[in-house]
Amino acid sequence: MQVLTYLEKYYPEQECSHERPDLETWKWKMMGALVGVEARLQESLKPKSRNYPHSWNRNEECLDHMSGITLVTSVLTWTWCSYSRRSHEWLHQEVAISSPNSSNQDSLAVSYLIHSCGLSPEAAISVSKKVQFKTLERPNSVLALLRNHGFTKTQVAQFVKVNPSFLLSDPEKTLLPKLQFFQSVGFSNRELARTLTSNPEILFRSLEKHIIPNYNILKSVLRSDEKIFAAMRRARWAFQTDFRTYFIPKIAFLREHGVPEPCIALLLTSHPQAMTRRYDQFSEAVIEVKEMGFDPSKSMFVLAIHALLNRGIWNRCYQAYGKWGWSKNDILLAFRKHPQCMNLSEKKISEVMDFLVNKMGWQSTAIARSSSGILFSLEKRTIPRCSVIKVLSLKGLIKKNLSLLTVLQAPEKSFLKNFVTKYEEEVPQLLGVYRGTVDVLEA
DNA sequence: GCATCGTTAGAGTTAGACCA
DNA sequence: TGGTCTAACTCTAACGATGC
Repeated sequence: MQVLTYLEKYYPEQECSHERPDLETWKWKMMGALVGVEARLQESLKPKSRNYPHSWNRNEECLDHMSGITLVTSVLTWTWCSYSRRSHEWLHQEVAISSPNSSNQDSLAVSYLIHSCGLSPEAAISVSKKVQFKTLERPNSVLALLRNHGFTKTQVAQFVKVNPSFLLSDPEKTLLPKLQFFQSVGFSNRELARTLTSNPEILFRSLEKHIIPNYNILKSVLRSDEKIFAAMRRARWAFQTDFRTYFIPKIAFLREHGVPEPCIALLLTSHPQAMTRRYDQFSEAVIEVKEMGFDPSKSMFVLAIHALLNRGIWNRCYQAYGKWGWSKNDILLAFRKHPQCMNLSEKKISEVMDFLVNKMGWQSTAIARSSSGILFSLEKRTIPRCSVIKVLSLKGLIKKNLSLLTVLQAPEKSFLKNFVTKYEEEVPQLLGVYRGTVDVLEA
């Protein structure tokens, strides 16, 4: 069925002309039509006879209305995506009827999420399953509030995508006081929008019980506003807890064990989830890290606490390195060199070790001494750089016992200067090897 | 229905100090 | 000057439970 045929037959009051309409007018006419279509469908779905409850399957009018919903929904989405670059001729095209299951509610939500919130059609369909609008009054008020507080179109879309139920909040009672608090402590509109877009769930917390006390504790430890902004942006989960219960006793415990304020601040801003663990787990980890030989005055100490608290991952990493011949001492050495090496997936460890040991010929246990090298991206960093080193080594241009970190740790510019540009006369294809366009054996 | 609470997992990059 | 190592920093992703 064609869209125009359907609308003219059942909804002539929408005045669907063949002229190109104004986008906004057309959008609302289509949405209005959609509301009417569902009512007609419901009516036509009623069984004509108690003896034949499925008789609607043979009801042509019913099928027309089901087609109508699909068609009008398609029109709405299509209008948004293509209106500006195509003519009105599409109205006469055949549109496939995919399924009779589309509902008026879903279509309205998808349309609203696309048009008013700026979501992509794919994101809107996904998000529409999590939120239902009875009216658009409240979502409109919420969006207006965000825009009045400096949220850009992209930030609004991001905000809604992560927390669609936010659109149903009471803007005056629930949201405005929180926004006003952040402004009162010095957040600019730009900083506020950026921070809340990264961590929208802050706005779901109680102003009196959570936001104000937590802010005050953060302020007392971090001191600078920039660090507070950064902490709030990155620690979306941790800031959903009550700092008075979770943070204060642990901060005191760290101070008792000689951890300086900058390191406590680092733990708060980098790995605040560590502070949300049970007090007994946390204190045990602190003592264990100390017994391993970490210096409490160094930042490595708090990174080790973070790694050790994820005991499940730590154990998996232990097993994974063990498969590559690492002894307990090797593993502890690697952990002391870079605690984050015990916070990786088995897949990551396996892939990196396989490449370095089997393809590059590094000794497995030697890698333990340069454990931070394991953390780099295999595709983006390790393979390109090691390929260059392999070529230079095969040609005898560099010594064969280079440290893994010499190869991987150097900044991009330094590596290119020392290992690519320096040898471009002897090996012109070296840049191609680095970029992956030339095979190691062809260079 | 809406507001709030509670909970982890994973991946990556770079600057700069120090030393031979 | 190059190699080695330490330290610091950045980023992404959801959902079930509970209370009012």
